[in-house]
Amino acid sequence: MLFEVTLHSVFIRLMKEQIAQLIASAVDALKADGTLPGDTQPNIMVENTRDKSHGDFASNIALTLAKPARRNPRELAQALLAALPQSDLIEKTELAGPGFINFFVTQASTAAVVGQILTEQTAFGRGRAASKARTQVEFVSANPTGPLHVGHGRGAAYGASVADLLEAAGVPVEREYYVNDAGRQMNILGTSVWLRYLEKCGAELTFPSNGYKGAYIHDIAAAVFDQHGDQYNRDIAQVMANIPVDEPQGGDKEVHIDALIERAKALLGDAGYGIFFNAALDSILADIQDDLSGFGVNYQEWFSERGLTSNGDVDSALNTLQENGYLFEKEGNLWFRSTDFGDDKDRVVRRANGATTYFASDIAYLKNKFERGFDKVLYIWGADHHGYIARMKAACQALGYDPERLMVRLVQFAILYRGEERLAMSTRSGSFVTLRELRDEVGNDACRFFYVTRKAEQHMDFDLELAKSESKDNPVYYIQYAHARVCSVQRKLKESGWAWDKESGLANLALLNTEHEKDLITKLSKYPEVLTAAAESYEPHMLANYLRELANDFHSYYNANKMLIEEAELRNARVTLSEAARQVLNNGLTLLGVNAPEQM
RNA sequence: GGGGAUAUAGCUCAGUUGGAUAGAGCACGGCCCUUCUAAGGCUGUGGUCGAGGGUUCGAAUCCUUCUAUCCCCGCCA
Repeated sequence: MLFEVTLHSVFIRLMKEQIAQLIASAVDALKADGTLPGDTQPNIMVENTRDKSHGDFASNIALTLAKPARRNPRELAQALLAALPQSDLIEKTELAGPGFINFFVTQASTAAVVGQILTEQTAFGRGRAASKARTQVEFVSANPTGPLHVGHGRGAAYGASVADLLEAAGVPVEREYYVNDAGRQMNILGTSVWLRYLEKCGAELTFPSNGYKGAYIHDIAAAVFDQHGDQYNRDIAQVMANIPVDEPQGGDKEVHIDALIERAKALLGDAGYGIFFNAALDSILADIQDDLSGFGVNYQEWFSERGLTSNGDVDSALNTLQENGYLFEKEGNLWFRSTDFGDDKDRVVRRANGATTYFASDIAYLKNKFERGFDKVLYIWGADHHGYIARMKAACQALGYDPERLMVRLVQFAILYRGEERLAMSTRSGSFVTLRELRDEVGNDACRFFYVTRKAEQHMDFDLELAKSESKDNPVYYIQYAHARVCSVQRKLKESGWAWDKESGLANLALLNTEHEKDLITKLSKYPEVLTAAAESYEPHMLANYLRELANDFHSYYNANKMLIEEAELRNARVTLSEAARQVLNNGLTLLGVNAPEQM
């Protein structure tokens, strides 16, 4: 059961699993001789020790079985130790503390991981997820009304790393971006472009307070003008005739902008209006796609919201809810009784005027995802969306799907600092820092790493100065430097006229006996479980922290032991170990979207 | 008012099946370059794990109450 075949290799079972097997044998033996009740169902836990003096692994099995066995824990541990089968993995065992069993593993059995790494290379540590459920990860999904800002950046880095981790753990993954290309905001956007276009044509007007004021709107308007000339120009008096006044003039800004949208549609016709709407959408979406792709964030699918309404998915989803008996009418509106599933209040899905709500699209989109065959759908949202979880879970159940199949991870916003200075981030004034600006200033590697170095639900401080610094203070450079150092050793090795003899190195791993060497080997052996745990819990920060520790162990080793030495066997063993470290650093960095440079 | 998140060293944060003496980086002391990149290493100081109660062999971790900070609570998108 624990053996799984991949293209590259048969998995070597983790040391932990093998030790658990030994304990299971001992428990069986004690059941057979009556020390333990025959119906004992042991939950065998083997954990990594925190303190090296406690050996490599420890089990609390005697503590958990003491009660059913009616035995003193230490006494029981002693009996288990006596019943433990012989194994050449184990150097020695100890009974410790209140009844822990500590396992000290032989150097040879741990060092075997070095050969495994060099054989499996990029496949090392992969494919161990317990569940291989086909999973869709939807993330970023920012409205295409403007460039991505630094808040989206964290969702992008987090989502991409989670997806890559899942894939590495052997879970089939698809990455998707939901393009909100329908709805009022998009109409405001299209109309904003048209108004700028009118200005370009020479009109003088007061731009609506609720319109999109960014510089990119002018650019899009200019592009339309270049392509179509002034054929969509309209007399400004005609445009503004009977439009309710804007907020600064004492009116309502929403009413004002809605009237302008209707006027644009009326004066331009569907085709003409579509020119502006699509110019805005295409331009901004292309910009977002370029931005993300430059950030190393790639999708299998860009899913259009407009498609949902045009192909009847929204109606179909509402019909399903109707058939299942969860819709009702009140005051002309159609409601979804989400309170049946624990939501705070019921939700409108279709307004009295016939327009379906945004939530109705979300329900249709969810149904669509399941109909495409995904076993699990993972949503990555900004923390401000946590209120949507209850209604989406409710919709999931009302549609007849197990709510466990819908998962949401919330990402807190990052606060940018430049040294001590906190950077203001006002969306209102349009002066927010864009993701592209951040990437340009800090670089993709530092951005990707910094964003995922903290737990997603943690508020985080992102210090630009630290991210840019090229010193050990900066964890990205610190880890990359460890990788580059190994490459440098290889270069020096060649210059010295020695060749790296891998076979000799593998044959002489037993020579790697210093504390630093043993620590580094042990750390390398943990990579598969770190990768798997990080993937299964959707927590890439676990990998980021691991890489920091691995780099630290390597730097310590490098500093304490010279590799390019006359003694060929030890030289080869050391170079072999550092190559294994390089491979794992490379694998891990790649999963986080960070480059592993050969030279700094 | 209701709901959620967060609270661990001076600062930023780990601590993921409840385990033994709570860790890392930064900052602040001390030390290590005739040595493969010192872009590095070693080492010291530093803690009432927000507060109180509970669960048990054992709690930073689970339950409960409270406090502080942030976020959400529209027929918006």
